[in-house]
Amino acid sequence: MTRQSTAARPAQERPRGRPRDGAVDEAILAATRSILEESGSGGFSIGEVVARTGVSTATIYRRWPSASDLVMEGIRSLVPEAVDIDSGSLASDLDLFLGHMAGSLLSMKGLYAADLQRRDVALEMRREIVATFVAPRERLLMAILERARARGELAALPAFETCWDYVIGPLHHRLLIRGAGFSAAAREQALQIALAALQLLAPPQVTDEP
Amino acid sequence: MTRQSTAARPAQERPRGRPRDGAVDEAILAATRSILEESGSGGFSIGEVVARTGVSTATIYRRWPSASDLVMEGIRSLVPEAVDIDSGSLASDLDLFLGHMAGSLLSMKGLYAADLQRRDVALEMRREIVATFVAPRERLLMAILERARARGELAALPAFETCWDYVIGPLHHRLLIRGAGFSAAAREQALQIALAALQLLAPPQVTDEP
DNA sequence: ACTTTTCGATAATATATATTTTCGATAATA
DNA sequence: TATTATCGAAAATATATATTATCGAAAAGT
Repeated sequence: MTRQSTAARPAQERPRGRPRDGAVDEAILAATRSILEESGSGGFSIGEVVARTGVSTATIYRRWPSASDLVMEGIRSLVPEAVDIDSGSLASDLDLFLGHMAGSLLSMKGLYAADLQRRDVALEMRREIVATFVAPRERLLMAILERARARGELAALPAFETCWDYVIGPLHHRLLIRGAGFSAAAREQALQIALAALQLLAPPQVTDEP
Repeated sequence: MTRQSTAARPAQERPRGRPRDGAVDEAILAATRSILEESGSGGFSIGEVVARTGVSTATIYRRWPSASDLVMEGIRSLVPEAVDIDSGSLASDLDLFLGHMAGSLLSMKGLYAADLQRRDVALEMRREIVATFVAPRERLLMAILERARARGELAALPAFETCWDYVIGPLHHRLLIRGAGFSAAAREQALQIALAALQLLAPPQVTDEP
């Protein structure tokens, strides 16, 4: 169970006692989100949520069975929705993709940078990030590349993982490791280089042997 | 103080009692290194060192004043020596640089991937990694680029931070985030793309505004 | 009014870890 | 042999955190 519910009965029947304050749920979740955004799950603790909200520990445990359940729901509510990109050309698709990824990475900075690669972070947590963030965006980029291939903008469909390295790698490094912003000029530069890399990657010369 | 020494007197004068077993120092440091390589400082604990070496906590604290001092020395002894690269052409310099960086990143996997970007990791620790690993290699790449510029292989000297994003970003992503290896084919591909990126980056169109 | 459930405050319990200390055994010197 | 410093084992202490439980006040329904 991830979230504790007051009532399993129909919504119209109001439960007996004092009703829960919905604002409290939101405050707890908002604090969780901002902690995760800033420092990832390493910065999270129930005490930190208490300090940021003024809520008591009992109030938190009445709603979530454990700290990690709260973190998990925080991740789900922090990860931005995936978008659908199909603008007609590889260059503009890729530009939109870079813009979307930059915004997403920045909005979940601590989470992505700190948690995704650590063994000591609960496997379940990394799975959640991969399932809700990474995987959908991989599918998005793959679809963009396939359409470009169909249009003849790419000679062949390059090995996907490698594309991801060259499209997301520099962005990840710029935004999350160096902590630089993503100006219009930087975005244009990233686009040109990504396009050049994709041309060099098609047809695929390399298959992965890890 | 980072390391506790038995004697401040000349080496020929042997101290009174039972001498320290040098192998014990090495075993502690080796365990520390392998923990840092695997999981970064997040995976480190005195208890883990005890478990891996059979040494007692007292023995560790007799040599290092605190756990973090031991970690710090572990970092210093884990980071590989910087090399000097000057082979006469941008392409072969860059190829050697990529090879060197790939080896270095892999040999300090957990450390670089997990620790460098986390706020909750002691600032001192990140400073140590930057000072001993990142900064010397940045200087190395900058020197390579300057010589290429002097030879006329680059039209201008591009903004350095941006070069670093496009040269190291994909490598970092491939090796540390995806966990893939660095085959000869992947290295050749990385070289071609890095060269293309550098040409697109010169002259610098973008200055950094973080 | 009476009951039920939430609320914040606070204490109690448990676990993980760092750090310190004590102990008896060991390996050196004097 | 007497002294000194090291060794591993183990216990003691301290801190941070998660989790549970208790309390009285508050907000609903009956």
